[in-house]
Amino acid sequence: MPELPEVETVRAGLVQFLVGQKILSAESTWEKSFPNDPKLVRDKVVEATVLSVDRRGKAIIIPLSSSYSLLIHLKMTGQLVYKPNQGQGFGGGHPTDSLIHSLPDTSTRVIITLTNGTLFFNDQRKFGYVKLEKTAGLYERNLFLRKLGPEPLEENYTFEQFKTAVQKHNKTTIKAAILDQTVVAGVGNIYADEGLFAAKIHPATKVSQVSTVKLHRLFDVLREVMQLSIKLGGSSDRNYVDAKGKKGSYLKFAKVFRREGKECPVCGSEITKIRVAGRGTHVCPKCQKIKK
DNA sequence: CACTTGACCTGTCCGC
DNA sequence: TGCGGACAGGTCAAGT
Repeated sequence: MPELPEVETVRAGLVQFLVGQKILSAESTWEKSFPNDPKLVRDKVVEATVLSVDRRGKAIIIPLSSSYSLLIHLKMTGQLVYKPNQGQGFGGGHPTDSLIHSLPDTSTRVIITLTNGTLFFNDQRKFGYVKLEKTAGLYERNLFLRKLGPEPLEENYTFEQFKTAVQKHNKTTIKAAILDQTVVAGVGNIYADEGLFAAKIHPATKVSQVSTVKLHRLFDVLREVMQLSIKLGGSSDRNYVDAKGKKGSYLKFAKVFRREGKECPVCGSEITKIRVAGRGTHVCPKCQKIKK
């Protein structure tokens, strides 16, 4: 479930550990997790230096000195965890509840060793990937990256942009529209449900039935909710961890997500779980009225 | 073209 | 205790 705030938290952690380090080796135990020509890996990954750690939507991009980049998608269960070598500890010490003490484990798919430590790509369900791509023109060329909509937290992102993009999907539900990565990059199931609750919009409402006022409210709260989550280190539903192998705490603040059967914090009604856009969807039936 | 559904995978949970 | 099946949810391919 890594969504934008989780991926951003991972990125922010990795950037301080990896930049400037040289890669010594890159190996995988599951081919689809690392679908790259071994010769190209030898030529463009081994001996290359990490230049930066970037993010676009839910993807992480690591440009290397070889003019190639690692393009990483965590999908649902991916983790990127950095384990320093003996004597190269994290500033501030190792978190005692960190996953690094048991790495590698059964879900480890890719192992990248660097001069001062090791980067583990873990992925229980094997949906994610670490792909080697040419850096030049990557964002315009890559089939996934090129289709992504705007970054929701960028300063120049406007309501007009959001409105125009959402309303192109007039026939579908508002939840399906905001989950569409071409509309806005980075929203997933957690923040879709939380945002729609905060904006008091039922997720199954057709886009054409959402008023401009409510849409504006949704635009604002989606950004607030993701901003807050980044501050709290992301959500930890199941197996999300940051670059140090630590869980995030945002879910403690979630008002509807995974709270079915519990009380709505606003009106006290029972939160229900339904299916919208093929996903488990959490709603307060009183705060979020259906309008068809 | 817009939209929906199934596939990709594995681990967990629930009912019998 | 074991077992089948539903479910988790990001993205792509195939179907309507």
